[in-house]
Amino acid sequence: MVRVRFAPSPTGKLHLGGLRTALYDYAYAKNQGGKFILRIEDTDQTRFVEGATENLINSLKMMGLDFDEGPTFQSQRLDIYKKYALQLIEQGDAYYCFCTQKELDLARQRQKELKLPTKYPETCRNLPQEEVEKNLAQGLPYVIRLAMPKDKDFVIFDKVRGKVKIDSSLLDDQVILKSDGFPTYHLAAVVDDHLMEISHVIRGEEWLYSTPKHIHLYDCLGWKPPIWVHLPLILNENKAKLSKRDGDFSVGAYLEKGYLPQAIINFVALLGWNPKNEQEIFDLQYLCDKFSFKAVNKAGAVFDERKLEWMNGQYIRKMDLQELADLLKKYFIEAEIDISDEQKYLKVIDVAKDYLVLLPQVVPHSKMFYQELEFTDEDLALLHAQESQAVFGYYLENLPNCEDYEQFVKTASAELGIKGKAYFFPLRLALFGNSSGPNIPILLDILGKEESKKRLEKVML
RNA sequence: GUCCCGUUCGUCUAGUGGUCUAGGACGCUGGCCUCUCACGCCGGUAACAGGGGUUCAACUCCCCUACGGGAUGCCA
Repeated sequence: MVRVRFAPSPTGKLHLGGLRTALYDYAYAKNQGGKFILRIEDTDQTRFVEGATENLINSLKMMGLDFDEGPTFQSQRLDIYKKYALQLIEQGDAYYCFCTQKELDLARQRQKELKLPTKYPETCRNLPQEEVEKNLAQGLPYVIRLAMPKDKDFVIFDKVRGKVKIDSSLLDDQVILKSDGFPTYHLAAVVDDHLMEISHVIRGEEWLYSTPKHIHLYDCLGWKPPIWVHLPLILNENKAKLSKRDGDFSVGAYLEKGYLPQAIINFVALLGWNPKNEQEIFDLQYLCDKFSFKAVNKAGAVFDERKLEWMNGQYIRKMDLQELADLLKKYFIEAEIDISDEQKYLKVIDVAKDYLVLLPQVVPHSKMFYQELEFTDEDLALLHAQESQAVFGYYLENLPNCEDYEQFVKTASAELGIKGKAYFFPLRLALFGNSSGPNIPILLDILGKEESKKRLEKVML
């Protein structure tokens, strides 16, 4: 049974990198008929951000990634981690460490100066039993460290990277239980992944190097390790790991900007994976059907928003008109534009949708259908030209009797003997406020005879 | 510094020893459609990091170098 978990820490909003991990988790689970589980790794009290958990869950929901189990909160399982930490001490696989922060900083600094690898000097690794008990009795603050084996080569079999060897002599005696009684990631993740029967640990590449510590923990506890899957990172334009300093890459921020969830999903899915064919536009279902780790890339992918923009436009144009119209309503309401004429509104959206990259752009692209137009001096010069006035005069006189806009526009041109730009530009300017834009018959159709007449009268001398 | 991972057009990528004069997409660009803009359609631009091997044959396998990234926390 495939069971995968998405395990974010509530230290901020769900960002694109996290979303991609969740997406692959989800896709793999669905592909294999397994379960997608949410676990909140809230073991760092100092970095906890109010509302982050809600944001995480909400963002997943917005993206359509429903989890089958969870959320499980690690902060509510402290006694479990402690139990295993103590068991490890009992077995001699972990030990109490009473080193102070200051001592550790100093040691690290010295190692740096000597250009040595920075790792814990193992001061407390072989503390006599009596001393440990004395310190404990005195109530000295302590952490519990994992005693890494010496001279052991760890081999990680990673689903996307293959075999990775890491020599244990380079590995640190990592803290597994902090002085505040909370576990660190290493202990909590291993314990939970085992207890929750996680079959595949799918996470960012930044974890690859600490995997031996996790493997060792599984060994010590006599558990079977899961299958490891380390995903490539999502990079900024400078090819560094996407971080908060580069801007707001949260899912919420992209939704706010006016990207469609489907477009975000599609785009993010393609950052590090592809269906091995030339199809680039696909939905979540297709991703689930096609997903496999074999098709996941090893190298990090630079996030290029221009392609996301293009994709968003594709989705906007593909969408059902009524659905799109409903979705866009809020932007008109925000702009205090009255769109109560449903029939007109639908026509407006049908025209505007070809111009959109981001949802909110609908307002600047269609407000001229609702608001009184304003003209510059240059506009007025064109509108007041003799030929323009002749066109407007003809329209004012004959439009009321017109039955077919398309035919009317052609006939008018022929009868007036005016064509091309000289004919269309002034008309479009008068009706739409811009010499470029939709076709005149469409404009007439959207505005209707009444409003068209009003607009033409306004520019008549 | 040390260790780990990576390296095909500017970007996302296809490619698993011969089918590669390296394919697709975004971007940029030329054209078509057209009164204009947008959409759409057709075309162009541009890449195997470098050097050694292995092989009849290397983008594909091996080694080295370079470059990039990650880790090196009582953060995840």
